[in-house]
Amino acid sequence: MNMSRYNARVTEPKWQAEWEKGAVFNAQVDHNREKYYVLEMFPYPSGRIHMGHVRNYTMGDVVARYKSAVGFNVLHPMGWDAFGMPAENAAMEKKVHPGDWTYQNIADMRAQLKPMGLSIDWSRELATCDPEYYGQQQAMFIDMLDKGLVYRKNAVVNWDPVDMTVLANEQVEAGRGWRSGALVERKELTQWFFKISDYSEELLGAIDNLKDWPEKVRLMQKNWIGKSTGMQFRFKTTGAPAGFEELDVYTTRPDTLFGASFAAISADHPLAKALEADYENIAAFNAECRQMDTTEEALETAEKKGYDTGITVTHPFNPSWELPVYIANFILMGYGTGAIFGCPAHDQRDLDFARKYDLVVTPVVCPDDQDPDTFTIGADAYLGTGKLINSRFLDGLTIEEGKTEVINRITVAGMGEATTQYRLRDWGVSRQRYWGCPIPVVHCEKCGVVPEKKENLPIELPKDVTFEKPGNPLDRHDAWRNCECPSCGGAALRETDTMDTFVDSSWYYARFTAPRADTPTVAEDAAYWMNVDQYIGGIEHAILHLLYSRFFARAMNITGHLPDNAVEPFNALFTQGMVCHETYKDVDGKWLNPDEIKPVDDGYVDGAGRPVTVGPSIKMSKSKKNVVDPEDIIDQYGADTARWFVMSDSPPERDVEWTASGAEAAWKHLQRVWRLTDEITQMDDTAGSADEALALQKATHRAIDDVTNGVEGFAFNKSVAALYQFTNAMAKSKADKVTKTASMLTMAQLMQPMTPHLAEEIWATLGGAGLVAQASWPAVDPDMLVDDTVTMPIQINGKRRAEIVVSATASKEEIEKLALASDAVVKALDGATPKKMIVVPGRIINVVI
RNA sequence: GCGGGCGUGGCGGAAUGGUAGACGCUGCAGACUUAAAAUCUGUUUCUCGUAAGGGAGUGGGGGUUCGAGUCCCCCCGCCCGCACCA
Repeated sequence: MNMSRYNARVTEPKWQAEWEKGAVFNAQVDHNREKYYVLEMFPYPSGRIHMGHVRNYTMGDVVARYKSAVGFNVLHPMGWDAFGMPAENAAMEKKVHPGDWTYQNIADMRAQLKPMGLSIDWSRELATCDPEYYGQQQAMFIDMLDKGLVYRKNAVVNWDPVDMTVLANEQVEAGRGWRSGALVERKELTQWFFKISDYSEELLGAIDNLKDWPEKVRLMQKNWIGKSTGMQFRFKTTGAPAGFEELDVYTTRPDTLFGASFAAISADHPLAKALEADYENIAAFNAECRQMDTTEEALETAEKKGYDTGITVTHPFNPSWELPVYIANFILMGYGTGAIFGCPAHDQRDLDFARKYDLVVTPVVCPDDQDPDTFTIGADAYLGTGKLINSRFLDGLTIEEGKTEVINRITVAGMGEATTQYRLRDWGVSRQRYWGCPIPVVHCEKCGVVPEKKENLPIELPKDVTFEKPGNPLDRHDAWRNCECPSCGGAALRETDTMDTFVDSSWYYARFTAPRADTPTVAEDAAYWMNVDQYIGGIEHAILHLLYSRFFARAMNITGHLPDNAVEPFNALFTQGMVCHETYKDVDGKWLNPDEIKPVDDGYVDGAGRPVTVGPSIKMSKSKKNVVDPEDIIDQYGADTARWFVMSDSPPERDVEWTASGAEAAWKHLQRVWRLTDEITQMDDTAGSADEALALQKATHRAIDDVTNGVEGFAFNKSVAALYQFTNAMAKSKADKVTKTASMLTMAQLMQPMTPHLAEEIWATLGGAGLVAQASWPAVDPDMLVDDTVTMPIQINGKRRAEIVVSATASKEEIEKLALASDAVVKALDGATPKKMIVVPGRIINVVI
């Protein structure tokens, strides 16, 4: 027989050209069809795609192709998150303009992505560094300014005095700038902020409606917003400097007020700062607190430390009760009022602190199963429920009743009130950098801070900049900075801050609905395409990107750029796992790339034949060298193999381990499917039997059902398993040519979302009409899923002992009779009658003896 | 410390409370071949047994149930996130 071999290198580009020729994936508004918007988090154009991209985009592609096949009008776009620091770093290191570097990277990555055969509407491609894109972002900034969603205030930044630049937290290493090594200073700058905190309650409440988001992400967002309800009240102080006659504290446990034994303030509290001037020891202690490493590990081991200021405060319900005021290292200025009262019995940190400084520990909540007269606190604070004790007028109340009572009395006395706190703070968007979207405002001596006129947008970044000198090139570009005041026409200066790149990614999903429009969005397109029906990306964006996007969609609604129903832009979210690989080290402990090693009998050796140590499988990363380049895999096996592999085995939300043998197996499988197709074309028309035909048809419908369920349930690994099973059935089948051809055409349809090129080739070879990419999804015939007979296991006392074959339509009684007559049951019963019989038709028979 | 998740063969992983280990990898045996590769067939949880067949088994311990990987309680281990958040 003349066997043709499937050559992905030839076939894949052929079908990609066909799709492009037919503009198969270009999306157009069609009000007669229901839309479906699939979006994967767009990539940063680093210049190389990696396996994580392959997995992410293949998942999105499977969904897009499947939804299209079942009749939706699908939008599946791609773009580039193209602003950001790496381009400036490259500019400094390689003397290349950030724009040139970025656009070259985009070209390189697009060239690597296209061979994957993704069903992307490339006509909608955008990059956030295109003036066409960021100009619209500037227009929205101006609209947001107009609606009071943007404001300026002073904020502290990490300042590198050598590089003359602001550093992100991750660029500060052990208190020094990562590039210059200079000691980082805390510097106050006037910066731009979005009023996201006004939406704390709204963003929190709406999380409950995000039913198709992972529970984990919803929880992380809730915690980030960090709502707490409590009470804020004022202590009267004794011995404090002028201006500090009162101390404002916040508590979530007003009920424990009678268990208070001290008050504590943050080292950054104004009172602590005021004391610094007069007391050297306090200045030293505060300095120590501020230096404290805030990493988790350090905090865990950090000892609770305090400094007794000598100041006291008066208990609000007992004028003769004085509490000492400490400066404590575990109080943060950024939350609440930066001051607390400590109730050691019911807060672990306060307890640790009290034990260290020998402060009173009075329990005020007694668990219901304990005697109030003997209940004491040992090493652990009591955080549970119970009745209040040792609390005068609160005694006997529950915690909730106590809170209400204390808040009432404090409020009546005019000492404080119930308050709600959120952890979420306003979003600072100013960046003192070049490669970002310029903030479109002008500073005029006469008019102040004035928004640029919209007709002057986009405010483009000047091209002629250098990075040889430290600092922001925009600051020293006089020709760009000097401008006309949009208000009075006089001489003015441009704002040189650019926007945080999270702003760029907070609305690109909306821009994709009308990427070339000369307004940020177009009402008709946004109304039709929004929301994103399925968003797919990494868990690392669980908080910031998704929260900012949710806020921005609301801001766009307020400024008229998105309809009311698009304030929650992502209907469903899926967070995929990472691609991992084993790690390898040579005898010197140097990391080795997988292609630098070769297998031997008991492990691997390196190029010089020296043994290689195999380490655990962890996320592919350049630093560990455990990377497999998608381009190499596509060159060697083709895109379908890479796509098939990343969809197989592991559930999408979990990490997948890339193995050479797994990739090889994926390739072999696709070759096998092709071989089976080829065999069908060469079959004799008269071969095969009717029985075999029916069995294959049943296997086909079983496969349709299983693959569909897998894709619908985001369990692509199960779809892959079902296709393996179907292939095995196909290989073994002795059905006639017509039946086999029909089944193989169905196979092509079912494989199409995952291996689109091979699917097209099979489809074309066997005479399918048009492109399989445009064929509708095969319908399952429920009758074909039912067998005439069914094998049922028989359990005796819950242990499987035998099985019988019964008619699928047999009644409970009939099955029971057959079971009782079976050898195993007769033998086990030995003439006795069973105590109980459980018969679940089609499932199980359990005989209890 | 707090919060979340996970624990099933040599490995990745399947399993509406109903035959644990689908499917894939690996290993082993065989067919084809002068040989190899490729392909095909069989086999592969452990254990006792020549076999027929039996026993054990889803991190550990208890419980609910006719029946538990799945539900409940306690414990152990691993992974992820975080903000000592009052």
